[in-house]
Amino acid sequence: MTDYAQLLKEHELKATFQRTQILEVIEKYGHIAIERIYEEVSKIHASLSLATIYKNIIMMVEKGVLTEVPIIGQKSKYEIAKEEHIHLICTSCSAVMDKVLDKDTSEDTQHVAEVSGFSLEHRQLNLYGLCESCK
Amino acid sequence: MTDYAQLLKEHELKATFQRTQILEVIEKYGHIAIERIYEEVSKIHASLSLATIYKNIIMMVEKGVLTEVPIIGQKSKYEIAKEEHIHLICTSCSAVMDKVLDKDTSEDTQHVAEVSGFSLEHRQLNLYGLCESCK
DNA sequence: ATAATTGCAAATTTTTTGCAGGTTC
DNA sequence: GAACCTGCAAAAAATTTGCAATTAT
Repeated sequence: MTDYAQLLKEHELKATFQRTQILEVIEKYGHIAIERIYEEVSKIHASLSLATIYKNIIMMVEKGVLTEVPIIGQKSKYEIAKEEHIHLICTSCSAVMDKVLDKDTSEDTQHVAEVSGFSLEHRQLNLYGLCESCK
Repeated sequence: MTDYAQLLKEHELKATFQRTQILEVIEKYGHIAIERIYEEVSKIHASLSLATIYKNIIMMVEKGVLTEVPIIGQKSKYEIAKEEHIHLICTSCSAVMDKVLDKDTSEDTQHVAEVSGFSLEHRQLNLYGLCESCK
């Protein structure tokens, strides 16, 4: 159980109840879309405004607390920012799973970028298919 | 210059003027967002409706003529469906460049998916950074 | 001739904004 | 107490829908 108040302060954000609850919900589900965060946090804090969710997601992405995960055919999901990893996305049940990116692949992509005269900042690898339980 | 009327028919879609123009514009720009397609095609066909763009993009993605390219912090762009490749995305000027995915990386990702009991359908690798002219 | 497609207008859905009151540090 | 954050209501932006007229095969 991470100390989200602490995490927020480290990123120059005030630790409000809404923010810590948003983070708890994102951690609980791993990857989650805006509307769904709203539904979940509302269960705990009924007067929550959707505008607050939007403002906070934008702010927390800017400050590096969250990462956006854009997905083909869906609205973006958000996750707590963490070490580099890839996503396995089930095209049937929409589940998103994290996997570590192996060193070779990582070096390969770095190489591709360099050869193209590109200074690499961030990698995003999504693998789409059927998860174990859906196939 | 591809024969888009032909391409559409091969995918069970009628070859309307609007559709072929949308495809020409997408090919011209490589990767382009909905609003921008609308602006560009409108120059040629002023009575074009934005609803027509939406309906057609959805239909052409479903039929496999187009591919959606979801991007962090932007609206999705669309490209003509083609052999597998990756995207180099400039975080400064938003340019998107295609690169072939090398065989090793491709095998690596296949392996990661298998190990996780995942049956892989589609890969999507985006590399974000500064392009040659922006850095 | 038939079935599909277009453009329009209206409806929905999603996201952003401004501001008064409340909260955090 | 100063700066920041929230919730609300309204505005703006993005996407979808229904339908009559038109077009492709």
